[in-house]
Order: sequence, then C-alpha cells, then structure tokens
Amino acid sequence: MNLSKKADSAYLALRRAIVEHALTPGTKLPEDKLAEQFGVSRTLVRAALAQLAADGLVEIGNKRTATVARPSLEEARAVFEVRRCLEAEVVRLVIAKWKPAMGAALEAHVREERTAAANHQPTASIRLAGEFHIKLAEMAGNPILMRYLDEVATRCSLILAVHGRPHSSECAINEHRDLIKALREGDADKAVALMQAHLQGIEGRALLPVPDDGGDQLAMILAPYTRSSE
Amino acid sequence: MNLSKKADSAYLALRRAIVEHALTPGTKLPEDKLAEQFGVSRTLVRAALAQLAADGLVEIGNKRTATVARPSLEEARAVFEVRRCLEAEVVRLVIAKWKPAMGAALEAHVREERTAAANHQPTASIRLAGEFHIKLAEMAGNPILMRYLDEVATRCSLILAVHGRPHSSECAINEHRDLIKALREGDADKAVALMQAHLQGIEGRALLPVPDDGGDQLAMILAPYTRSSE
DNA sequence: TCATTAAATCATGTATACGTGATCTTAATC
DNA sequence: GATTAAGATCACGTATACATGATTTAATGA
Repeated sequence: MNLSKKADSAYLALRRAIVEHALTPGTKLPEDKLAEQFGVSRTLVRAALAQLAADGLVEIGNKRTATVARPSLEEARAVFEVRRCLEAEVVRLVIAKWKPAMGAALEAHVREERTAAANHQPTASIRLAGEFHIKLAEMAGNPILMRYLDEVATRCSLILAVHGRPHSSECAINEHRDLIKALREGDADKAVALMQAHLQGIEGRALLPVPDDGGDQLAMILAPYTRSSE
Repeated sequence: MNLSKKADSAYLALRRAIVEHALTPGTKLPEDKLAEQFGVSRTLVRAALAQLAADGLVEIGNKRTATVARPSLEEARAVFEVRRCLEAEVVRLVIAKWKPAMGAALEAHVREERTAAANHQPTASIRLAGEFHIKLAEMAGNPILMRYLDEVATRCSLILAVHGRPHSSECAINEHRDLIKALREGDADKAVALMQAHLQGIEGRALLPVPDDGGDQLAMILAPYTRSSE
C-alpha cells in the first residue's frame, strides 16, 4: 500500500467502521479528533482520509470537512452498473482458467456463509457474502480487475447501508451455489447470466424507485417498508 | 478533486509530464526537488504523489522514493484486459443513450486528431487519441465507469511508453471513424467488436521491450509543465 | 590500489506551528 | 426580548522542524 504503517492502520480501522455501518453516512470526521483517537498526527489522518476519499467511502464536504459518504441513488446505480460489468468479466476469466481446486475453495466459502446464516449472525453473513465475490475476483488472476471489483463491492456495502432494507441472505447463498455449479460446468453464458441475475437481485433489493433524495427524508426512510414482499 | 488547488496543479503537471512521456519510466521523483520546482512545500507534493500512486502512474520504490512507474508486461496485459472490458461497456451504454450531438462531437474530435497527425505533432496526436476514448466514456454517463476508464487509459499510454514501439496514428484515426459510424447505426455488436479490435491492435503494438535511459534533468524536463495550462 | 569505515548528505516519516475562514458564544445595544 | 457585533473556538491548508534510515563521499590503513 501507499500509506505508512500507522496511517494504514487508521485507514483500515475507519474503512471497517464505515463498511460495517458503525459510522453512519454523513458522520463528520474531523482530523483533530481522529488524530487524537488513533494516537497519530493530523498528517497521517489526512493521508488515510485521502485514501478513503479515493475509495469513495468518505466525501470532502462543502467546507473541506470529511464526512462518511452518503451515496446518492444515482451514484448507487452507477456503482452497480460498473459492478455488473466487472463481475461478468471475472466470471468469464475464472471459467477460462478453471481448476477443480477453485470449486472446492468456493464451496468451502459457501459453507461458511451457510453456518453464519444458520447462527443468525447478520454482520458476518453480509461480510461473507461480499468476500465470496472478492475470492472469485482473486481467481480471475488480474490485480487491476481485482482492485476495481474490491472497490465497487465495498461501495456496494456502503450503499446497502444507506438505501438497503434487511434482506434474506438465504437466496443469495443459493445463488452462489448455482453460480459455482455453472462455473464447474464451464458454461460461460449461463454463469454470466447467473451472476447478472444475482447482482440484479441485490440491486433490486437495495435501490427502490425513490426519487432523488432532496429534503424528502421521510419518503426515503419509509421506502423500504412500502413494499409488502421482501 | 480531493486535492487542494496548489497540490492539484502539481498533480496535473506531473501527470501530463508522465503521460506525454516527458518523464520516462523509472525517473526518480524526490519530494524536495519537486517542491522547489513547483514552489510549494513537500506536504503538497506528497499529496500529489500519493494521488499519482493511486492512479498507478508512480511507484513507491523499495525504499519509499517515488519513481515514474515502469509497468511490467504482466501488468500491461492486465490493464489492457480490464480496459477492453470497460470500453465495451462504454460502447454499449453510449449506444443505449445515443444522441446525434454525440456523433458531431466525436467527429469534431477526430478532425482534430487528423490535423494534429497532418502537422506531424506526435505528442498532440497521442494525447488526442487518448482523449477520444475519454470523451466517449463521458458520454456513457457513468462517473465511476468514467473514472476507471480514465485510469486504465492513462496507464495504457504509460505502458506504450515502456513497451510500445512508435505507431502510425493514421490507422487509429480511421478506427475511430469506423467506430463512430457503427455508433451512429446503433449496431451494438459491431461497435463493440470494432472497439475490441481497436484495443487489440493497440495492445498488439505493445510487445517490444524497450530500454530506458538513466540520465535525468528533472528540472529541465519539468520546466514547461510548471506553468498551469498551455 | 583497494577495502573499510566514518562522516556528510540526502530523502523520507512524522509532528507541530501558524495563519485563515467558518461557526458558535456572548454580550451589549436598541 | 431580539438583533447584531465582537470575540472565542473550531477545523483545515500549508509550511517547516526534527529524527531516522539510506546513500554517497572521504579518509585511512594495509
């Protein structure tokens, strides 16, 4: 990484806090306070915040104060669009260089997901669901693709924190299973289609046809509850 | 952007110098010298270098000294792979929201390319060829896609500096023309195929390993870039 | 002459200092 | 009591200081 050890640890801590929704979007992140909190100087906090801003996880507000990013619906749509494109490429590449060990590793991961779901650990479930895609991306063997996918996946989890409603992770796990089967069969078209459908499902659950945020916060808050089925 | 005005101008200057091959890959970029050159403090130079590192244009060497990145062939292959994927998506999106004004703008740009080529201005030709793809990406209307494409396109021009051989820009211009035609016709498959072939051609030209020179007159090279815009 | 070591220089990591807007408090005036 | 003016405080942009590790230069001894 670009950052020094101490700056990187601050970066990682903030990153985790954001993706796990411990820091809610919009939260102000004053350099002084963070510096005191992490026991480093503002210099290093600045570096960490700059990195987070590059990742799209924090925004530099009107008057330069960093805040946890609050992705708009437009942004969310754009992120998902790019993610679909990248994940499709990942699927194609993984199939092109498929090895049986990959199937085993992915199956093992899905088993982890299943036990987490069975034990009703929502944060672990969400984390594992994301890591499935990261693992897949690693197998594509392209570091740049990997980096971009990691970035959009991370942003997706922030997006779910803002716009998402609680979702049953059960179906996602089954979708992962089905995808693995298609990968094993080497059926690229089917695997890509499954991945697209999987992501479309995630996006559909997250992004309801709410108009732009504006001042109508009530509509935004109530939106997840306006549909009967989940 | 994330950076302050002064840091950003240093960033842009360095970026241009790298993209236009004025700073050859491997050139050391000591913070002190750059600070003096740009008339700012090391603090801001550091911020600019961090941004460039995030863009993949500079590497932080073994012992933390920043150098102009020297992409390996593996890296180059990975960048082109991602670029093909992203550009294909751009083409699809642009066709999906095609407006005649887009064709006019692109045609105008290609005319610029042609006059630059006719006047034998190689650096302008290279820059304009890259900007064609950036303009196209803007039209896709997805800022994240735009950012990623900008990044890989920029890295591509650095890659050409390392591994490329002098190329006749003539054919690239014709390929741009053909692509515009396909976009006008709304033939997505054909347009994607043309784009893939175009990029495949560029990548194919990047096969020869080229030695680099160690000598560097950093200040002299940077002098023309110290003033903001041309 | 060559190797080895000491010193000087260089380059970076990190903290801190200082100035400047912006925001909040407070107090005085009407 | 309300409004505004002055000051205090916050937070950031930027420069600079100082320490540390690396690299080069110098000097010394064989």
